[in-house]
Amino acid sequence: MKLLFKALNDPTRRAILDLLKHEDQTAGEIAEAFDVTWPSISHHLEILKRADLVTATRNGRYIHYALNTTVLEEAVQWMMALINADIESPHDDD
Amino acid sequence: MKLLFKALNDPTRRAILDLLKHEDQTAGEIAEAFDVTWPSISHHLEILKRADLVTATRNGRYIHYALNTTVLEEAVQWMMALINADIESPHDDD
DNA sequence: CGTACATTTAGACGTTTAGCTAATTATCTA
DNA sequence: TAGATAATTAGCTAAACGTCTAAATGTACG
Repeated sequence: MKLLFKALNDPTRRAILDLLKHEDQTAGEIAEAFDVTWPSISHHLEILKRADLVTATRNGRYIHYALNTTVLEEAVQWMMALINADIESPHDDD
Repeated sequence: MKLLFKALNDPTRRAILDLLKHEDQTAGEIAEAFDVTWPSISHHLEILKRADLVTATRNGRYIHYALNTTVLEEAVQWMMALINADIESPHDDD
């Protein structure tokens, strides 16, 4: 969870995930979609990779990045536990 | 989403949310549950408050903190969109 | 083999962050 | 109103972060 939330705590990285939602992209395609340098994107991709949010596979000269959502499910479950506990005992107001 | 993910990107703050899952707590109760100083916890609570993850209500000398999950639902939805898009078109592997 | 292309690594720089101690504010009660 | 208690604010420091430029790596192809 530590690496996951760290990875999600950046607008560019969240946008990269959105970009990979429907189609895998090469590092270059991702880099061109943003207004930062390639090395910056490369660094973001490294952080996403460490958090297991994306996978990278080399294909000749290109490296294709793909979304990996398994670790996201864990985060959703943690949040749902907070939400559900709250619904079950909705403060002492009533 | 910016403030939300920022708030979630800290183990102590996530633990505070877990602590508030079933029962509201005063700032003091929260502070005593952790091995950091009161000012540090106060700072964490401020960040959680800004992210709208908790609400604070003064009751005499005490300030009671309660979980607010509405903003969490938004994050869950964003993650579910990523997960579902991935299920619908699960890479080009097949 | 050497050049071009895709991407990453290295190193520097300014900003943000989490933690601390000390001081301050707010509230209750004797 | 003075003192005690609950909690925050202020100011500091060390570490982590995001971004940049420059250099390096890996791969393809004439």
